[in-house]
Parts: sequence; C-alpha cells; structure tokens
Amino acid sequence: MKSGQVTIKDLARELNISAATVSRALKDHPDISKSTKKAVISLAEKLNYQPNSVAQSLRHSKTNTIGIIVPEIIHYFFSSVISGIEDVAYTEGYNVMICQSNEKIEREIANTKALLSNRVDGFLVSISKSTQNFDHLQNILNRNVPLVFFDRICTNINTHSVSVEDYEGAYKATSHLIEIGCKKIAHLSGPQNLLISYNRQKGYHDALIQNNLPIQDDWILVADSLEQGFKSAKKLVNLPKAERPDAIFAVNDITAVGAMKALKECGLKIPEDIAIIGFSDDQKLAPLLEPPLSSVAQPGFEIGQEAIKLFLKEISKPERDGVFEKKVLKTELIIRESTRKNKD
Amino acid sequence: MKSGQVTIKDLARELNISAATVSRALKDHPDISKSTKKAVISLAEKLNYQPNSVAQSLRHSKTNTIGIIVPEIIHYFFSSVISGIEDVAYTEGYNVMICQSNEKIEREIANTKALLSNRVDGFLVSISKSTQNFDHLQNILNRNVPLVFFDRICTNINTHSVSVEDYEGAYKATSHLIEIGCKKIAHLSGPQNLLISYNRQKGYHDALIQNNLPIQDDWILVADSLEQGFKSAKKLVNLPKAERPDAIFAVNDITAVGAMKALKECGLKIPEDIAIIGFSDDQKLAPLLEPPLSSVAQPGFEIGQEAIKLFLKEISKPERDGVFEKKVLKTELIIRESTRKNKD
DNA sequence: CTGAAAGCGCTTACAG
DNA sequence: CTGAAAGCGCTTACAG
Repeated sequence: MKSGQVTIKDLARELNISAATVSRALKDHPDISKSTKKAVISLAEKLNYQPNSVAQSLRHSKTNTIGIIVPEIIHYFFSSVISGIEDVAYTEGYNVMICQSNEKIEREIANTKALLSNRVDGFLVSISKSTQNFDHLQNILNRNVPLVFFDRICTNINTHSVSVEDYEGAYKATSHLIEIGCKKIAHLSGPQNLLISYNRQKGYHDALIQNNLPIQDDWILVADSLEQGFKSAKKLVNLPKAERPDAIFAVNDITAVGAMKALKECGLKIPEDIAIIGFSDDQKLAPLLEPPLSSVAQPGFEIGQEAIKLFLKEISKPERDGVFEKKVLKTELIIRESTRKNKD
Repeated sequence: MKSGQVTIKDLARELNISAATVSRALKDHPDISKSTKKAVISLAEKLNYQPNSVAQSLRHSKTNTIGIIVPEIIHYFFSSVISGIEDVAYTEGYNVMICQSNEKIEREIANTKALLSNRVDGFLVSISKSTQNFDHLQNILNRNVPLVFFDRICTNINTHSVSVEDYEGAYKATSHLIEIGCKKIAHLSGPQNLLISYNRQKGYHDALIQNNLPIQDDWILVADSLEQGFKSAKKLVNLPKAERPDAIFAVNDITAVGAMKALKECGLKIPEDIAIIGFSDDQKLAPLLEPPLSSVAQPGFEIGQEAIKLFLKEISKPERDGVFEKKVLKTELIIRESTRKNKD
C-alpha cells in the first residue's frame, strides 16, 4: 500500500499465487484456468484494482499518450481541433497531453522537451508565430517519434501534415467579393512566415490578377488580431477617396471583427460601402455578428481527427518508411450578410 | 537503443562508469567529482539524452501530471480555465492530461479510470450536466488522490473547490435590471442539478423578492443553449401583453444570444423593449454583439490558477489532513448596451 | 496450468 | 568519490 493503490503483488499475495499468474489472468490469457481467472478478477474488482499504466508504459516502451502543442487553446479553431483529436484518442484508448506555446518558440521548445521526456508516442503540432528555427521539431523525428503537423505546418521538415486549402479558400473568398461587384479589394494579412498566411495572401493576389483588378501595396496590411484589424481598417478608410477599398478580405475572423468595428465607427455600411469577409469561420462568432460575417470555413474537428489518424496509421506500419502523407482538406465559402449586397 | 532513445545505461557504458554514478552526476549530486560530472554532462548533451519521465514516475510513484476533466474544451470559459491551469503547471514543472466528458457521465467515469490508471498526481474536475451519481469521484479520494472541483462543483463530495459567487453575481445582475427600471424580469435557467444553475436562479429569485417584484413561474424557463434560449424567448414574447417580461436574465451568454436573436426577430428593441443580461461574460462574444451584451464576468483563467494552486498546496502537506479549502472568487458585473436604457 | 527470472529506465540506501 | 543491489509495477519467454 505504498502508493495507496492496489498492485498485482497485493492480489497475488492475497490469493497465494504468483504475480505472473495474476497478470495473465487479468488479461484473459488462454493458459490460465477458469477458476484462477475467476478468483483473480473477483478480487481485483473487490479491491478496485486499477492497473498502473506507468509501469505498463515502461515495460512496453509505449505510453499510449499523444502530445499536442498548439499556440493557444482559447481559440475556437484550436479547441475544435483538440476536440477532434480527443474524440479519436478516446475511442482508440489514447490519452492526450496538451501544451500551449503561447506563440513563443522558447515555450514550444520546452513543451517539446517535456513531451519527449514523457515519452509520448507521437506529436501533433501547430507551430507558433515565432517559430523560425526548427531544430526542436527535427529532434522529434531524429528520435524516431512520429510527428504530424496540422494547420500551421512547417515546410522545412518532412513529415505528415493536415492542412486546408488556404490558397483555394482565399481565392474563393476574393473571387466572391469580385462577383458581388467589388473592385478595390484590400487584404488584412497574417505574419508572412506562416505558410497559411502566405497562401491566403497568394490566393487573394492571384484572384485579383486573373480578374484584371489592381493590386495595390497600401491595400495589403499585416494585421491578425482584433486591435490590428481595427487600426488597419481605419488606415484603409482614411485613404484618399478614390483609393479607398470597397471590400476587405481578412486573414481570420477576429481581424475581420476589428475591421468591422472600425468601419461602423466611421459610419460606413457593411456591405454596401465596404464588404468584408473573414477566414476560418468561427461559428461561435461569425453568424452572431451584425451583419453576420461571411467567412471561409475550415473543418477544425475533422482536422484534429485526420491528424491523429495519420499518427495511428504511421505507428501501425511495421517500420518507419519515411513515406509521409500530406492531407489537405477542403474549405467552404460561407456567405452571410457582410458580403450580400442588396441587389442580390 | 531499443526505444531509439538514449538511456543512462548508454551513457554509463560509453564512459565506463556505473549507471548510478551517471544518475547522480546528472542531478548534480554533491558526492560526484567535478571531472566525472563534466564528462557525463557533456556526453549527455552530445547524445541529446532526455531522461525517461516514465521510469522516474514509476520510481517515485509520482508522475508530475495532473488530470483535468471538463465538459467541453470548446467553451470559452473552460478553455480559459485550462489556460490558467496550464500556466501554473508549466512553471511548476507539471504536465496536464485533459479529458472531455462531453456532458456524459459514462464518459466522465471512463476519463476518471484512465487518469487513475495513468497515476496522475491529482484531479481538477468540473462535472458534467448528467453527473448525478458520484461514486467515480469519491473513488478518487478513496485512493488518496487529491481532487479539486472548479466551477461545477459537486457538493456531495467533501474536497477542495474553486467556484465563483454565482448567487451574488445573479443577484447583482438582477438588481441591475431592476435599477434600470425593469419590473417584469424573466430568467432562462440552467439544469437545476448543477449547483451553479441553482445558485444563479436563487440570486435572481431573492433579488426580486427583496425588491417586492413578482415572481412568476412562466417567466422561469430552463434553457442553456442558443437554440433553447431562442425558443424560450419566443415563448416569453408570446405571453399576453400584460405578462410579457421587460427583461431577461440568462444563465449564460450563449443562451442570452439565442434570446436576443428571438427578440430581434420579433421586432423588439434591446434594451428599450426588453433588456437582457447574460452570465460568464464570454469576452470573445459578448462585446461584439449588437447591442453588446451585459454579463457577469467570471475570471476563468484565475479559476484555473487557483484550482491547481489548491492541488499544489494539498500535496505539499506532510500528509492528507482532510482539511479542504473552498475558494470562492468574485464576479464582476459588466454593463454594456443590452441593459443601458437611453435615459441613462 | 503456473512460477521464477529477467528486464523496461531510473534512483538511492548501503557499503566501501 | 563510486558501485552493486534492490525495487518502483508490470510483462513474458522459458521451464516445468
């Protein structure tokens, strides 16, 4: 009773049999006699025996635990992904250890170390905005531990990943703005070192080009928070009348919200004066705004499910074969009032 | 190289010393000579040695891991709490295992089992809506494992808890409605088996009584989702004119949002026709609504911090003494447009 | 059908 | 200053 928890030894002593037999009986090993099994199981139940997973992990060099690193749990998107992971983990008998990088590489490195020490069976990671060096991530692979990136994937490292069609989504969003008659389209973009930001901007860019619409540097502002969205929109509004955009495509919903706030404050009507569309479709937010915000939906829950499934597939291989799957999920254009002009 | 990871044995073999000495050198034990330490540490770094926490956990009967069970991660409130927990856990060298009950007791029971098997050092739990039997929770304490409830605490079990002043918060919210001139105040309430719902309703009830305002059964409807809030508000609006409430106090923000939607659809003005206030103050939502929603703020992040601190305090005791701390944090009334009448 | 023995990786009281 | 030994709780190849 050292740890207060019943062990196999306790059961063995009580029944006057060996620990080995108890162990076998508990896992219904065919060798063990029915009567022994019955005795063991009934005692185990009586004493509320709970196998020590720590010992099992050590024995098997397998913890049945997955390490997750996300920038911040509080975001709707990331908590959806985590839910998706947890969903599959639960049915497959895995536990999850969750760490937040808080967008800081130092913390991401520390998280990686902690999870490695804990011998998680695999990593599911979405990198921080400040992750520009990748040694800690490469280190995971060097140790032969499976790694799957999701959403914010790291192209410098060759491994599995789950992402969405950021380029296509942005292209669709921008094309949609063009279709409803907008001609001067601004973009509030994310940090360019993140592939997702880069791709979204590229989709925006290409949609304009292909529709022979002007690309103007002062219509492209880096902003990915409510506050920055607000400030940037103010800047756009304050451009000389002829140059003022008639639409904004924001890299994510919260930035769009900031922009909307600024537009309203300036007495501009959405979408009549300026149409606006976000990205990621925070379903707990976008439909509830006024006007409801159009966005590009990414299936967060499904991304999580796919990420853990790639991990499960990897560990079911007889051995690491260096073949990596890059799963790319579709996005969906969600049209709401913020891009629905009256004439439609 | 069984597991692909470097072990103490590997270091020992390489240096021709014993594993014991390596172990001591790595933890800077005073007995070990400087030169040995240097050799060990430099080799450890060279080979990128990462101690195996699983083995350490087994050895010490301590995993430095905390188990968290929440109803659902996706809620702003719960992810704030988790962030608060993670924040302290990180600085204190703890890892967190997070499970969701999805509001189902069966899953909560399974989560408890899994975390017990993993020998987490303690539990931080917010119970599900359907948790009416508490054996699985009592079982945690019976095993001498510390348990701290937060937010949705379970009064049948005597242990630490962190909650907020639900009664006072509800009382304040209702009083506020009365102060701005509302006289017929409805309440959208949560499931009554949850203490928080019960307390909020009681605060509402008592505020009305003390202000000599009528309590009417058909003004109190159980609703705690957007959809139910919507439906219930419709019911309230459809009451005979004289009985139609002039204010709604909702058990949480999302229910208030549903109600707002219904009111708007019926052409009613907020707050002029019907004022409305929520609870919990989802800061990613309430301020962005139109009109911005008043609410009662609960400090989610702080709740998480306090919960893990109670756990840390408990395990720092020389032994379990059965003395439990019930921490109750303040709420704050956040007044926004949804309860700000023009005359104010 | 059952048990003794060895080992997963680490730590530490004990001995020298 | 260093090492051999035992043990944390479990599992399994080997032997009988």
